[in-house]
Amino acid sequence: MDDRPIPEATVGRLPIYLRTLVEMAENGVPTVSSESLAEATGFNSAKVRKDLSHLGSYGTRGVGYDVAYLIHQIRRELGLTQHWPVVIVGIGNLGHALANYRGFAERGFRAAALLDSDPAKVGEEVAGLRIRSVEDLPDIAASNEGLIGVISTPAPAAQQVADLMVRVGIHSILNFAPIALAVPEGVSVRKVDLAVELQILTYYEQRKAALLDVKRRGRAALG
Amino acid sequence: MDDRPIPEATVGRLPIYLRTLVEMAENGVPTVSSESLAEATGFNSAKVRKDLSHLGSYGTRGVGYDVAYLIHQIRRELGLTQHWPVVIVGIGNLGHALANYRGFAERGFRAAALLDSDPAKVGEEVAGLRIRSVEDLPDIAASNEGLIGVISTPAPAAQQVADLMVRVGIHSILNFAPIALAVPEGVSVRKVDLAVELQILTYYEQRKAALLDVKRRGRAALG
DNA sequence: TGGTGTGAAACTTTTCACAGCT
DNA sequence: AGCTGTGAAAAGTTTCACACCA
Repeated sequence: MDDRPIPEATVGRLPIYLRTLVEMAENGVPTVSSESLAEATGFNSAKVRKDLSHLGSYGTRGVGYDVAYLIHQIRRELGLTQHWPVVIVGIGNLGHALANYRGFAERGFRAAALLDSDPAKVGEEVAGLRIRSVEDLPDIAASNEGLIGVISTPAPAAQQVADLMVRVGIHSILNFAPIALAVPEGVSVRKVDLAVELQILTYYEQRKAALLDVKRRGRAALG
Repeated sequence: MDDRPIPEATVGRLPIYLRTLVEMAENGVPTVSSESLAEATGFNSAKVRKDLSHLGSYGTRGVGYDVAYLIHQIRRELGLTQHWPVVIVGIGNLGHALANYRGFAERGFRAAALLDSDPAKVGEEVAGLRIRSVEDLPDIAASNEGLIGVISTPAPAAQQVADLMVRVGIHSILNFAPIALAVPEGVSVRKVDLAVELQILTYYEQRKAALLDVKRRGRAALG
């Protein structure tokens, strides 16, 4: 097995290839070319080939890639041969939605626990799980190897939740709170921020509007 | 005004500077150095300076940047001088959470409408808005210049919702469905996929576990 | 003195283009 | 003939390091 790390950009795309390939497998597609995988994922074929080459040489020239085998290799590379336990902290609107998200189980994860600091919420049942107190986190971490932390609290609480997660030995955190978390070396954090995504869209939306404007002016000047 | 496009990587960070700066302004901080802005955002100071230099030269040597002025410039660049209307299609768990997300209004957006194709849901009230039929989208688009579409439907419905959005003139889409949308040139799509983010985390989590393992073996071999 | 603004260097990622295998 | 795998070129991004200015 090759031990060089896979480029970050490629790691970010492997899950997308995986999902597409799983769908193809369900539809009975036996092999796939870089060209058709590119089409289905929205990337281009050179990128697909380069990405897949980091997994090893699993394609057949003149034919393409064996869908089932590629699925297996990507799963292995991403560590998805096991189901990973996830703890969701902060069961507001978003935490609720996350707990009920069916895609979790389908794609290699299981909710190990739902936690909230609000005593009024503790005991309530969501997605078949009883909400527990944040104070239970040490126990939950102790009994779940490789636990992944998801933070869906309001921003002001997020850093202290992250600190607690780090303290109980969690080294992978998915953060939905709109704040930059400070964590020690060796802990991975990924952030999802809905408003940020929308603001990026408005930048390009505005730019398109400005471009159209310039064109209009140009025509007016000519006419 | 400079008309060269800002690098994509920088555009992706501007919203994060903005949020941090707004918080600083609320705390009465008048000026900020690239070093302290770097600390607060988790980037480094060289990156901060390079990013901000794309907006123009708004810093003062020996002092730093005027917080209020910088906020103004970033808002202008991102097109956040106006509030943008957003239509959310697919009011399941996630759509619900999005509709109730307070950060929207705070950061330049307003829900123009909530739509669902399920007649049983139409009429229901969520976040102070009545859920309407997807068939109302043309009307909504016609009366909201610069409307941004948010897709929170299940994957199988997402492409046809996107097609409809494109048809009614929307050119910015935020997609939560785990599928690559095909859209014509000139339409921007950003995708948020919860399971993808978790799968990226597991890659690194696995890598850390493997590294620890190697170290353990190394010690065992030496001992 | 302290901190910006920026060329230049280093690094990463994407794209090209084609040799070589099936 | 068709499609992978990959060096090499191109493009994009980050980091360095320092001139220059308040």
